[in-house]
Amino acid sequence: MPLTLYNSRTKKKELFLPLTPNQVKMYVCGVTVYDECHLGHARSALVFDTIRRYLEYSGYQVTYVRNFTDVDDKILQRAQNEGIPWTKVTEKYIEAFYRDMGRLGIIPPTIEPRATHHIQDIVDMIAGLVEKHVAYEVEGDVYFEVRKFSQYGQLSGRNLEELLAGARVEVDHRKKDPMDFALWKSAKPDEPGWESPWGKGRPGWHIECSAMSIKHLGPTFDIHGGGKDLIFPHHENEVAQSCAYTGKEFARYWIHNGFVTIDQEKMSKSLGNFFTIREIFEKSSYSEIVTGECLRYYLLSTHYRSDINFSDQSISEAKSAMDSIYGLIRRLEEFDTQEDSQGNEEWEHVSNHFAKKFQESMDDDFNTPKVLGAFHELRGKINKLLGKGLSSQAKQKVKEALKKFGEPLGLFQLNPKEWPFAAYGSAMISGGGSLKAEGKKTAYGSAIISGGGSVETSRSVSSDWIEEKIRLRNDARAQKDFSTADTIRKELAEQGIILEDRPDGTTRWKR
RNA sequence: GGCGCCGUACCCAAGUGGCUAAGGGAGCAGUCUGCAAAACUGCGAUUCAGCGGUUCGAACCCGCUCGGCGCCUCCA
Repeated sequence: MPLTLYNSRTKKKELFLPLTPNQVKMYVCGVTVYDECHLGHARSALVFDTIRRYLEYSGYQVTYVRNFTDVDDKILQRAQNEGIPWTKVTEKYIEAFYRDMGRLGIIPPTIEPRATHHIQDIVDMIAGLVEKHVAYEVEGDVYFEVRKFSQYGQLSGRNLEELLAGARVEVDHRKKDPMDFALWKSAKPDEPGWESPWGKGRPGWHIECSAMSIKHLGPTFDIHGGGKDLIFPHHENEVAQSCAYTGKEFARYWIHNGFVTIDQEKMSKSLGNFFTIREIFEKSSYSEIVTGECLRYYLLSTHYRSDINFSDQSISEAKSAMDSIYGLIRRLEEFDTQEDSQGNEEWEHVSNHFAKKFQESMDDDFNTPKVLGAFHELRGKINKLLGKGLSSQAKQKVKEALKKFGEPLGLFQLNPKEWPFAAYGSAMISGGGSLKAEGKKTAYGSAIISGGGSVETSRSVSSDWIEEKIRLRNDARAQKDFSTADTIRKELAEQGIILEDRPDGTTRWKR
Protein backbone atom coordinates (compact mmCIF):
# COMPACT_ATOMS: atom_id res chain seq x y z
CA MET A 1 0.00 0.00 0.00
CA PRO A 2 1.37 3.40 -0.92
CA LEU A 3 1.88 6.22 1.55
CA THR A 4 -1.11 8.47 2.08
CA LEU A 5 -1.07 11.56 4.22
CA TYR A 6 -3.53 14.16 5.36
CA ASN A 7 -2.99 17.41 3.54
CA SER A 8 -4.34 20.31 5.56
CA ARG A 9 -4.61 22.38 2.39
CA THR A 10 -7.23 20.05 0.88
CA LYS A 11 -8.42 18.65 4.22
CA LYS A 12 -8.19 15.16 2.79
CA LYS A 13 -5.93 12.18 2.92
CA GLU A 14 -3.98 12.07 -0.31
CA LEU A 15 -1.63 9.71 -2.01
CA PHE A 16 1.88 11.00 -1.43
CA LEU A 17 3.78 11.44 -4.68
CA PRO A 18 6.92 13.55 -4.36
CA LEU A 19 7.87 15.97 -7.11
CA THR A 20 11.00 13.97 -7.89
CA PRO A 21 10.66 10.19 -7.53
CA ASN A 22 12.38 8.80 -4.43
CA GLN A 23 13.25 12.25 -3.15
CA VAL A 24 11.41 14.28 -0.57
CA LYS A 25 11.96 17.92 0.20
CA MET A 26 10.51 18.93 3.53
CA TYR A 27 10.47 22.23 5.41
CA VAL A 28 9.32 22.52 9.01
CA CYS A 29 8.93 25.67 11.07
CA GLY A 30 11.28 25.47 14.00
CA VAL A 31 11.40 27.60 17.10
CA THR A 32 11.99 31.21 18.02
CA VAL A 33 15.02 31.02 20.27
CA TYR A 34 14.12 33.31 23.16
CA ASP A 35 13.42 30.76 25.91
CA GLU A 36 13.56 27.10 26.91
CA CYS A 37 11.49 24.73 24.75
CA HIS A 38 8.40 23.16 26.23
CA LEU A 39 6.71 19.85 25.52
CA GLY A 40 4.72 21.35 22.68
CA HIS A 41 7.90 22.18 20.83
CA ALA A 42 9.16 18.69 21.58
CA ARG A 43 6.06 17.19 20.05
CA SER A 44 6.40 19.08 16.81
CA ALA A 45 10.08 18.21 16.49
CA LEU A 46 9.36 14.58 17.32
CA VAL A 47 6.45 14.24 14.91
CA PHE A 48 8.50 15.48 12.00
CA ASP A 49 11.53 13.49 13.10
CA THR A 50 9.36 10.38 12.94
CA ILE A 51 7.97 11.35 9.55
CA ARG A 52 11.49 11.94 8.30
CA ARG A 53 12.69 8.61 9.73
CA TYR A 54 9.80 6.73 8.16
CA LEU A 55 10.28 8.36 4.77
CA GLU A 56 13.93 7.34 4.86
CA TYR A 57 12.99 3.88 6.05
CA SER A 58 10.65 3.70 3.04
CA GLY A 59 13.53 4.40 0.71
CA TYR A 60 13.19 8.12 0.09
CA GLN A 61 16.13 10.43 0.09
CA VAL A 62 14.97 13.23 2.36
CA THR A 63 16.17 16.80 2.45
CA TYR A 64 14.82 18.12 5.72
CA VAL A 65 15.06 21.82 6.52
CA ARG A 66 14.08 23.22 9.92
CA ASN A 67 14.77 26.87 10.71
CA PHE A 68 15.69 28.89 13.75
CA THR A 69 13.97 32.26 14.10
CA ASP A 70 16.85 34.15 15.65
CA VAL A 71 15.72 37.75 15.32
CA ASP A 72 12.33 38.85 16.54
CA ASP A 73 10.60 41.19 19.00
CA LYS A 74 10.51 38.62 21.80
CA ILE A 75 14.24 38.03 21.50
CA LEU A 76 14.94 41.74 21.69
CA GLN A 77 12.58 42.04 24.64
CA ARG A 78 14.33 39.25 26.46
CA ALA A 79 17.75 40.76 25.82
CA GLN A 80 16.59 44.07 27.19
CA ASN A 81 15.08 42.48 30.31
CA GLU A 82 18.27 40.60 31.02
CA GLY A 83 20.57 43.39 29.97
CA ILE A 84 22.54 41.24 27.60
CA PRO A 85 23.15 41.46 23.85
CA TRP A 86 20.34 39.87 21.88
CA THR A 87 22.79 37.54 20.13
CA LYS A 88 23.64 36.07 23.54
CA VAL A 89 19.97 35.22 23.99
CA THR A 90 19.76 33.34 20.72
CA GLU A 91 23.08 31.63 21.31
CA LYS A 92 21.97 30.39 24.69
CA TYR A 93 18.64 29.02 23.56
CA ILE A 94 19.94 27.43 20.40
CA GLU A 95 22.30 25.51 22.62
CA ALA A 96 19.43 24.56 24.94
CA PHE A 97 17.42 23.44 21.93
CA TYR A 98 20.20 21.14 20.76
CA ARG A 99 20.54 19.71 24.25
CA ASP A 100 16.80 18.92 24.41
CA MET A 101 16.62 17.48 20.91
CA GLY A 102 19.56 15.25 21.67
CA ARG A 103 17.85 13.95 24.79
CA LEU A 104 14.77 13.09 22.77
CA GLY A 105 16.81 11.21 20.20
CA ILE A 106 15.82 13.57 17.42
CA ILE A 107 18.02 13.34 14.35
CA PRO A 108 19.33 16.73 13.22
CA PRO A 109 17.70 18.00 10.01
CA THR A 110 19.75 18.17 6.84
CA ILE A 111 19.87 21.95 6.99
CA GLU A 112 19.10 24.28 9.92
CA PRO A 113 19.04 27.78 8.47
CA ARG A 114 18.85 30.88 10.64
CA ALA A 115 17.02 34.03 9.66
CA THR A 116 20.03 36.23 10.43
CA HIS A 117 22.16 34.23 8.00
CA HIS A 118 19.70 34.90 5.18
CA ILE A 119 19.12 38.62 5.38
CA GLN A 120 20.27 39.15 1.81
CA ASP A 121 17.89 36.46 0.50
CA ILE A 122 15.08 38.03 2.47
CA VAL A 123 15.84 41.54 1.21
CA ASP A 124 16.03 40.28 -2.36
CA MET A 125 12.69 38.57 -2.03
CA ILE A 126 11.00 41.63 -0.54
CA ALA A 127 12.49 43.80 -3.29
CA GLY A 128 11.05 41.37 -5.82
CA LEU A 129 7.62 41.62 -4.25
CA VAL A 130 7.75 45.42 -4.26
CA GLU A 131 8.77 45.32 -7.90
CA LYS A 132 5.75 43.14 -8.70
CA HIS A 133 3.55 45.70 -6.92
CA VAL A 134 2.23 43.22 -4.38
CA ALA A 135 4.15 44.89 -1.57
CA TYR A 136 4.54 48.54 -0.62
CA GLU A 137 6.71 50.64 1.62
CA VAL A 138 5.46 52.98 4.34
CA GLU A 139 7.99 54.93 6.38
CA GLY A 140 10.66 52.23 6.27
CA ASP A 141 8.23 49.35 6.79
CA VAL A 142 7.25 47.09 3.92
CA TYR A 143 3.87 45.36 3.79
CA PHE A 144 2.48 42.59 1.67
CA GLU A 145 -0.79 43.56 0.05
CA VAL A 146 -3.16 40.66 0.59
CA ARG A 147 -5.76 41.96 -1.90
CA LYS A 148 -3.24 41.37 -4.66
CA PHE A 149 -3.19 37.65 -3.98
CA SER A 150 -6.53 36.22 -5.04
CA GLN A 151 -6.03 32.87 -3.28
CA TYR A 152 -5.44 34.49 0.08
CA GLY A 153 -7.19 32.43 2.76
CA GLN A 154 -7.26 29.19 0.83
CA LEU A 155 -4.94 27.24 3.13
CA SER A 156 -6.67 28.22 6.35
CA GLY A 157 -10.18 28.15 4.88
CA ARG A 158 -10.98 31.79 5.38
CA ASN A 159 -11.80 34.72 3.21
CA LEU A 160 -10.84 38.33 3.68
CA GLU A 161 -14.38 39.49 4.41
CA GLU A 162 -14.77 37.04 7.29
CA LEU A 163 -11.38 37.96 8.61
CA LEU A 164 -12.20 41.64 8.59
CA ALA A 165 -15.54 41.08 10.28
CA GLY A 166 -13.92 39.32 13.21
CA ALA A 167 -10.66 41.18 13.24
CA ARG A 168 -9.27 41.74 16.71
CA VAL A 169 -6.20 43.41 15.40
CA GLU A 170 -5.71 47.05 15.97
CA VAL A 171 -6.00 48.71 12.62
CA ASP A 172 -2.88 50.41 11.42
CA HIS A 173 -4.11 53.15 9.11
CA ARG A 174 -0.90 53.29 7.18
CA LYS A 175 -1.77 49.87 5.76
CA LYS A 176 -3.92 49.62 2.65
CA ASP A 177 -5.84 46.74 4.18
CA PRO A 178 -5.96 45.70 7.84
CA MET A 179 -4.86 42.20 6.86
CA ASP A 180 -1.70 43.35 5.11
CA PHE A 181 1.29 42.01 7.01
CA ALA A 182 4.86 43.20 7.54
CA LEU A 183 7.66 41.87 5.37
CA TRP A 184 10.23 44.35 6.73
CA LYS A 185 10.17 46.30 9.96
CA SER A 186 12.15 49.49 10.32
CA ALA A 187 14.55 49.55 13.25
CA LYS A 188 14.26 52.08 16.03
CA PRO A 189 17.55 53.83 16.80
CA ASP A 190 18.45 51.41 19.62
CA GLU A 191 17.36 48.27 17.81
CA PRO A 192 19.49 45.94 15.71
CA GLY A 193 19.02 46.16 11.98
CA TRP A 194 20.40 45.54 8.56
CA GLU A 195 20.71 47.97 5.68
CA SER A 196 18.05 47.64 3.00
CA PRO A 197 16.51 49.69 0.17
CA TRP A 198 13.96 50.88 2.79
CA GLY A 199 16.51 51.79 5.41
CA LYS A 200 17.79 49.98 8.46
CA GLY A 201 15.47 47.25 9.69
CA ARG A 202 14.78 43.59 10.25
CA PRO A 203 12.62 40.94 8.56
CA GLY A 204 9.02 40.32 9.50
CA TRP A 205 8.28 36.88 10.87
CA HIS A 206 6.71 35.16 7.86
CA ILE A 207 9.20 36.14 5.18
CA GLU A 208 12.17 34.22 6.58
CA CYS A 209 10.47 30.85 6.09
CA SER A 210 9.58 31.68 2.50
CA ALA A 211 13.04 32.95 1.67
CA MET A 212 14.85 30.07 3.35
CA SER A 213 12.62 27.29 2.02
CA ILE A 214 12.84 28.64 -1.53
CA LYS A 215 16.59 29.03 -1.21
CA HIS A 216 17.25 25.53 0.12
CA LEU A 217 14.45 23.53 -1.50
CA GLY A 218 13.41 25.51 -4.57
CA PRO A 219 10.15 27.34 -5.35
CA THR A 220 8.07 24.17 -5.14
CA PHE A 221 8.76 21.44 -2.64
CA ASP A 222 6.93 18.46 -1.17
CA ILE A 223 6.10 18.88 2.48
CA HIS A 224 5.72 21.90 4.71
CA GLY A 225 5.00 21.29 8.35
CA GLY A 226 4.53 22.85 11.75
CA GLY A 227 2.13 23.09 14.66
CA LYS A 228 -1.49 23.67 13.73
CA ASP A 229 -1.42 27.07 15.37
CA LEU A 230 0.79 28.21 12.50
CA ILE A 231 -1.83 27.63 9.81
CA PHE A 232 -3.09 31.14 10.24
CA PRO A 233 -1.60 33.59 9.78
CA HIS A 234 1.95 32.26 9.42
CA HIS A 235 1.52 29.61 6.75
CA GLU A 236 -1.22 31.49 4.95
CA ASN A 237 1.14 34.42 4.62
CA GLU A 238 4.01 32.23 3.53
CA VAL A 239 1.89 30.86 0.71
CA ALA A 240 0.81 34.35 -0.37
CA GLN A 241 4.25 35.92 -0.52
CA SER A 242 5.96 32.84 -1.97
CA CYS A 243 3.48 32.23 -4.75
CA ALA A 244 3.32 35.92 -5.55
CA TYR A 245 7.11 35.98 -5.75
CA THR A 246 7.84 32.83 -7.76
CA GLY A 247 4.57 32.55 -9.66
CA LYS A 248 4.73 28.84 -8.87
CA GLU A 249 3.10 26.44 -6.48
CA PHE A 250 4.72 26.57 -3.02
CA ALA A 251 4.45 23.53 -0.71
CA ARG A 252 2.45 20.63 -2.14
CA TYR A 253 1.51 18.86 1.09
CA TRP A 254 0.88 20.66 4.36
CA ILE A 255 1.22 18.69 7.57
CA HIS A 256 0.17 20.16 10.93
CA ASN A 257 0.56 18.54 14.31
CA GLY A 258 -1.87 18.89 17.23
CA PHE A 259 -1.17 20.55 20.56
CA VAL A 260 0.05 19.23 23.84
CA THR A 261 -2.56 20.16 26.43
CA ILE A 262 -2.72 20.35 30.21
CA ASP A 263 -6.22 19.67 31.55
CA GLN A 264 -7.40 19.83 27.94
CA GLU A 265 -6.03 23.33 27.48
CA LYS A 266 -3.30 24.22 25.03
CA MET A 267 0.12 24.30 26.66
CA SER A 268 1.45 27.80 26.13
CA LYS A 269 3.67 30.48 27.49
CA SER A 270 0.83 32.95 27.93
CA LEU A 271 -1.34 30.57 29.94
CA GLY A 272 1.69 29.56 31.97
CA ASN A 273 0.62 25.91 31.90
CA PHE A 274 3.74 24.55 30.29
CA PHE A 275 6.45 22.08 31.16
CA THR A 276 9.86 22.68 29.67
CA ILE A 277 11.68 19.72 28.24
CA ARG A 278 14.52 20.57 30.56
CA GLU A 279 12.44 20.29 33.72
CA ILE A 280 10.83 17.06 32.62
CA PHE A 281 14.28 15.54 32.30
CA GLU A 282 15.53 17.06 35.52
CA LYS A 283 12.57 15.79 37.51
CA SER A 284 12.65 12.33 36.04
CA SER A 285 14.03 9.55 38.21
CA TYR A 286 15.08 7.64 35.13
CA SER A 287 18.28 8.09 33.22
CA GLU A 288 18.24 10.58 30.38
CA ILE A 289 18.15 7.95 27.70
CA VAL A 290 15.25 6.15 29.37
CA THR A 291 13.28 9.33 30.00
CA GLY A 292 13.83 10.30 26.38
CA GLU A 293 12.51 7.03 25.11
CA CYS A 294 9.48 7.12 27.42
CA LEU A 295 8.67 10.62 26.22
CA ARG A 296 8.94 9.45 22.64
CA TYR A 297 6.62 6.54 23.33
CA TYR A 298 4.15 8.78 25.09
CA LEU A 299 4.12 11.37 22.29
CA LEU A 300 3.74 8.69 19.63
CA SER A 301 0.88 6.96 21.44
CA THR A 302 -1.58 9.55 20.14
CA HIS A 303 -1.98 10.31 16.44
CA TYR A 304 0.06 13.36 15.47
CA ARG A 305 -2.96 15.40 14.33
CA SER A 306 -4.88 15.02 17.59
CA ASP A 307 -4.19 17.01 20.70
CA ILE A 308 -2.47 15.03 23.43
CA ASN A 309 -3.06 15.69 27.09
CA PHE A 310 -0.08 15.64 29.44
CA SER A 311 -0.34 14.44 33.02
CA ASP A 312 1.82 12.79 35.64
CA GLN A 313 0.25 9.52 34.68
CA SER A 314 1.15 9.65 31.01
CA ILE A 315 4.88 9.12 31.32
CA SER A 316 4.56 6.30 33.82
CA GLU A 317 2.05 4.58 31.55
CA ALA A 318 4.48 4.91 28.69
CA LYS A 319 7.22 3.50 30.91
CA SER A 320 5.12 0.46 31.82
CA ALA A 321 4.32 -0.18 28.19
CA MET A 322 8.00 0.13 27.27
CA ASP A 323 8.94 -2.22 30.12
CA SER A 324 6.88 -4.96 28.58
CA ILE A 325 8.67 -4.68 25.22
CA TYR A 326 12.16 -4.46 26.73
CA GLY A 327 11.12 -7.34 28.97
CA LEU A 328 10.55 -9.39 25.88
CA ILE A 329 13.94 -8.45 24.46
CA ARG A 330 15.55 -9.45 27.73
CA ARG A 331 13.69 -12.72 27.75
CA LEU A 332 14.89 -13.46 24.23
CA GLU A 333 18.37 -13.43 25.69
CA GLU A 334 17.58 -15.31 28.89
CA PHE A 335 15.30 -18.14 27.81
CA ASP A 336 16.60 -21.60 27.13
CA THR A 337 17.05 -22.29 23.47
CA GLN A 338 15.38 -25.17 21.72
CA GLU A 339 16.90 -25.58 18.30
CA ASP A 340 14.25 -27.85 16.91
CA SER A 341 10.83 -26.62 17.86
CA GLN A 342 7.44 -25.58 16.63
CA GLY A 343 7.97 -21.94 17.43
CA ASN A 344 10.46 -21.40 14.61
CA GLU A 345 7.92 -21.97 11.87
CA GLU A 346 5.25 -19.91 13.49
CA TRP A 347 7.63 -17.01 13.81
CA GLU A 348 7.58 -16.59 10.04
CA HIS A 349 3.81 -16.09 10.06
CA VAL A 350 3.86 -13.80 13.04
CA SER A 351 6.66 -11.77 11.55
CA ASN A 352 5.00 -11.37 8.18
CA HIS A 353 1.73 -10.37 9.74
CA PHE A 354 3.42 -7.76 11.86
CA ALA A 355 5.50 -6.34 9.00
CA LYS A 356 2.34 -5.91 6.97
CA LYS A 357 0.50 -4.20 9.78
CA PHE A 358 3.44 -1.95 10.52
CA GLN A 359 3.65 -0.68 6.98
CA GLU A 360 -0.09 -0.33 6.49
CA SER A 361 -0.37 1.70 9.66
CA MET A 362 2.56 3.98 8.95
CA ASP A 363 1.49 4.42 5.34
CA ASP A 364 -1.92 5.50 6.59
CA ASP A 365 -0.95 9.04 7.60
CA PHE A 366 1.73 7.90 10.05
CA ASN A 367 -0.62 6.09 12.42
CA THR A 368 1.90 5.52 15.20
CA PRO A 369 -0.67 4.57 17.89
CA LYS A 370 -1.80 1.72 15.68
CA VAL A 371 1.81 0.68 15.16
CA LEU A 372 2.45 0.63 18.89
CA GLY A 373 -0.63 -1.55 19.28
CA ALA A 374 0.85 -3.92 16.72
CA PHE A 375 4.10 -4.05 18.70
CA HIS A 376 2.23 -5.17 21.79
CA GLU A 377 0.29 -7.75 19.84
CA LEU A 378 3.61 -9.02 18.55
CA ARG A 379 5.00 -9.15 22.07
CA GLY A 380 2.13 -11.38 23.21
CA LYS A 381 2.64 -13.74 20.29
CA ILE A 382 6.40 -13.99 20.76
CA ASN A 383 5.97 -14.71 24.43
CA LYS A 384 3.76 -17.63 23.54
CA LEU A 385 6.31 -18.82 21.00
CA LEU A 386 8.99 -18.67 23.67
CA GLY A 387 6.84 -21.04 25.66
CA LYS A 388 6.90 -23.44 22.73
CA GLY A 389 10.61 -22.93 22.29
CA LEU A 390 12.61 -20.92 19.79
CA SER A 391 15.99 -21.64 18.24
CA SER A 392 18.82 -19.21 18.85
CA GLN A 393 18.62 -18.24 15.20
CA ALA A 394 14.91 -17.49 15.43
CA LYS A 395 15.43 -15.45 18.59
CA GLN A 396 18.11 -13.49 16.85
CA LYS A 397 15.67 -12.75 14.04
CA VAL A 398 13.04 -11.57 16.49
CA LYS A 399 15.50 -9.20 18.12
CA GLU A 400 16.59 -7.86 14.76
CA ALA A 401 12.99 -7.31 13.73
CA LEU A 402 12.18 -5.35 16.89
CA LYS A 403 15.16 -3.14 16.28
CA LYS A 404 14.47 -2.67 12.60
CA PHE A 405 10.82 -1.71 13.03
CA GLY A 406 11.54 0.33 16.13
CA GLU A 407 14.05 2.49 14.31
CA PRO A 408 11.60 4.74 12.43
CA LEU A 409 9.95 5.44 15.77
CA GLY A 410 13.26 5.90 17.55
CA LEU A 411 12.28 3.15 20.02
CA PHE A 412 13.62 -0.21 21.20
CA GLN A 413 17.22 0.43 20.22
CA LEU A 414 18.75 -0.08 23.67
CA ASN A 415 20.36 -3.14 25.09
CA PRO A 416 17.80 -4.49 27.61
CA LYS A 417 20.58 -4.57 30.19
CA GLU A 418 20.47 -0.79 30.12
CA TRP A 419 16.73 -0.70 30.66
CA PRO A 420 15.59 -0.27 34.29
CA PHE A 421 12.40 -2.22 34.85
CA ALA A 422 11.45 -0.61 38.12
CA ALA A 423 8.96 2.19 38.48
CA TYR A 424 11.39 4.48 40.30
CA GLY A 425 15.08 3.88 39.99
CA SER A 426 16.35 0.37 40.30
CA ALA A 427 19.51 -1.45 41.07
CA MET A 428 20.60 -4.98 41.32
CA ILE A 429 23.19 -6.71 43.35
CA SER A 430 24.76 -10.05 42.99
CA GLY A 431 23.73 -12.90 45.23
CA GLY A 432 26.51 -15.19 44.09
CA GLY A 433 29.17 -12.78 43.00
CA SER A 434 29.75 -14.46 39.66
CA LEU A 435 31.40 -12.52 36.89
CA LYS A 436 28.24 -12.52 34.85
CA ALA A 437 26.24 -11.05 37.68
CA GLU A 438 28.87 -8.42 38.33
CA GLY A 439 28.57 -7.37 34.73
CA LYS A 440 24.85 -6.83 35.16
CA LYS A 441 25.42 -4.86 38.30
CA THR A 442 27.53 -2.40 36.37
CA ALA A 443 24.93 -2.05 33.69
CA TYR A 444 22.11 -1.28 36.07
CA GLY A 445 24.34 0.84 38.19
CA SER A 446 25.15 3.15 35.32
CA ALA A 447 21.47 3.77 34.72
CA ILE A 448 21.10 4.86 38.32
CA ILE A 449 24.05 7.16 38.38
CA SER A 450 22.90 9.05 35.33
CA GLY A 451 19.43 9.21 36.81
CA GLY A 452 20.40 12.39 38.54
CA GLY A 453 21.04 13.56 42.04
CA SER A 454 17.44 14.46 42.75
CA VAL A 455 16.66 10.81 43.31
CA GLU A 456 19.55 10.20 45.67
CA THR A 457 18.60 13.10 47.90
CA SER A 458 15.06 11.79 48.34
CA ARG A 459 16.29 8.44 49.58
CA SER A 460 16.15 7.72 53.27
CA VAL A 461 18.56 4.81 53.30
CA SER A 462 21.73 4.27 51.35
CA SER A 463 22.24 1.75 48.60
CA ASP A 464 25.14 0.26 50.53
CA TRP A 465 22.91 -0.41 53.51
CA ILE A 466 20.31 -2.08 51.34
CA GLU A 467 22.85 -4.21 49.58
CA GLU A 468 24.37 -5.33 52.89
CA LYS A 469 20.89 -6.36 54.06
CA ILE A 470 20.32 -8.28 50.87
CA ARG A 471 23.63 -10.05 51.34
CA LEU A 472 22.61 -11.13 54.84
CA ARG A 473 19.24 -12.28 53.59
CA ASN A 474 20.76 -14.30 50.79
CA ASP A 475 23.09 -16.00 53.27
CA ALA A 476 20.08 -16.93 55.36
CA ARG A 477 18.25 -18.20 52.31
CA ALA A 478 21.19 -20.34 51.35
CA GLN A 479 20.89 -22.01 54.76
CA LYS A 480 17.12 -22.33 54.38
CA ASP A 481 16.69 -19.96 57.29
CA PHE A 482 13.56 -18.42 55.80
CA SER A 483 12.32 -16.72 58.93
CA THR A 484 15.46 -14.57 59.03
CA ALA A 485 15.14 -13.98 55.30
CA ASP A 486 11.54 -12.84 55.70
CA THR A 487 12.41 -10.57 58.59
CA ILE A 488 14.94 -8.79 56.39
CA ARG A 489 12.44 -8.56 53.55
CA LYS A 490 9.98 -6.96 55.93
CA GLU A 491 12.58 -4.59 57.29
CA LEU A 492 13.41 -3.41 53.80
CA ALA A 493 9.75 -3.18 52.88
CA GLU A 494 9.29 -0.71 55.72
CA GLN A 495 11.81 1.49 53.92
CA GLY A 496 9.83 1.07 50.74
CA ILE A 497 12.31 -1.37 49.23
CA ILE A 498 10.89 -4.20 47.17
CA LEU A 499 13.06 -7.24 46.46
CA GLU A 500 12.96 -9.47 43.46
CA ASP A 501 14.77 -12.81 43.56
CA ARG A 502 15.86 -13.70 40.08
CA PRO A 503 16.13 -17.23 38.67
CA ASP A 504 19.92 -16.99 38.43
CA GLY A 505 20.25 -16.49 42.17
CA THR A 506 20.71 -12.72 42.07
CA THR A 507 18.46 -10.26 43.83
CA ARG A 508 17.20 -7.07 42.26
CA TRP A 509 15.73 -4.29 44.34
CA LYS A 510 13.73 -1.16 43.77
CA ARG A 511 12.15 1.57 45.80
C1' G B 1 -19.20 37.27 16.08
C1' G B 2 -16.57 34.23 11.91
C1' C B 3 -14.06 29.57 10.79
C1' G B 4 -12.71 24.71 12.52
C1' C B 5 -11.66 20.28 15.61
C1' C B 6 -13.09 16.74 19.25
C1' G B 7 -16.58 13.57 22.65
C1' U B 8 -15.07 5.25 21.99
C1' A B 9 -14.54 0.81 28.83
C1' C B 10 -12.15 3.25 35.46
C1' C B 11 -7.84 6.17 32.66
C1' C B 12 -5.11 6.64 27.83
C1' A B 13 -6.12 5.37 22.75
C1' A B 14 -6.88 2.94 17.44
C1' G B 15 -11.03 2.11 14.39
C1' U B 16 -14.58 6.58 10.24
C1' G B 17 -20.29 2.44 6.17
C1' G B 18 -20.71 -4.68 6.79
C1' C B 19 -15.54 -9.84 9.45
C1' U B 20 -15.14 -11.02 17.24
C1' A B 21 -15.14 -2.34 18.51
C1' A B 22 -7.05 -2.96 18.16
C1' G B 23 -3.53 -1.96 21.86
C1' G B 24 -1.59 0.14 26.59
C1' G B 25 -2.34 1.50 31.90
C1' A B 26 -5.08 0.27 36.28
C1' G B 27 -8.13 -3.80 38.49
C1' C B 28 -9.42 -8.96 39.28
C1' A B 29 -8.17 -14.29 38.72
C1' G B 30 -4.64 -18.19 37.44
C1' U B 31 0.53 -20.19 36.39
C1' C B 32 5.28 -19.76 38.51
C1' U B 33 7.66 -18.85 43.40
C1' G B 34 10.20 -21.28 50.36
C1' C B 35 7.43 -16.34 50.92
C1' A B 36 7.38 -12.32 47.61
C1' A B 37 8.40 -9.56 43.29
C1' A B 38 8.77 -9.76 38.23
C1' A B 39 7.08 -12.24 34.09
C1' C B 40 3.46 -14.86 31.49
C1' U B 41 -1.77 -16.36 30.73
C1' G B 42 -6.97 -15.30 31.19
C1' C B 43 -11.17 -11.82 32.22
C1' G B 44 -13.53 -6.41 30.81
C1' A B 45 -17.67 -1.85 26.07
C1' U B 46 -24.46 -6.09 23.08
C1' U B 47 -21.96 -0.70 22.73
C1' C B 48 -19.22 4.19 20.64
C1' A B 49 -22.13 12.10 24.40
C1' G B 50 -27.80 12.44 23.44
C1' C B 51 -31.87 12.54 19.98
C1' G B 52 -33.70 12.07 15.02
C1' G B 53 -32.71 10.79 9.79
C1' U B 54 -30.31 8.24 5.30
C1' U B 55 -29.20 2.90 4.33
C1' C B 56 -30.53 -4.03 3.60
C1' G B 57 -26.73 -2.43 7.29
C1' A B 58 -23.79 3.38 11.03
C1' A B 59 -19.29 4.42 16.37
C1' C B 60 -18.37 5.68 11.22
C1' C B 61 -22.75 9.57 6.45
C1' C B 62 -26.58 13.90 7.29
C1' G B 63 -29.33 17.22 10.82
C1' C B 64 -30.21 19.07 15.63
C1' U B 65 -28.97 19.27 20.97
C1' C B 66 -25.47 19.01 24.99
C1' G B 67 -20.30 19.15 26.55
C1' G B 68 -14.90 20.28 25.72
C1' C B 69 -11.16 22.70 22.85
C1' G B 70 -8.61 25.62 19.07
C1' C B 71 -7.62 29.63 15.34
C1' C B 72 -9.03 34.71 14.05
C1' U B 73 -2.95 38.78 18.44
C1' C B 74 2.92 36.12 19.47
C1' C B 75 2.55 30.88 19.70
C1' A B 76 4.83 24.03 17.95
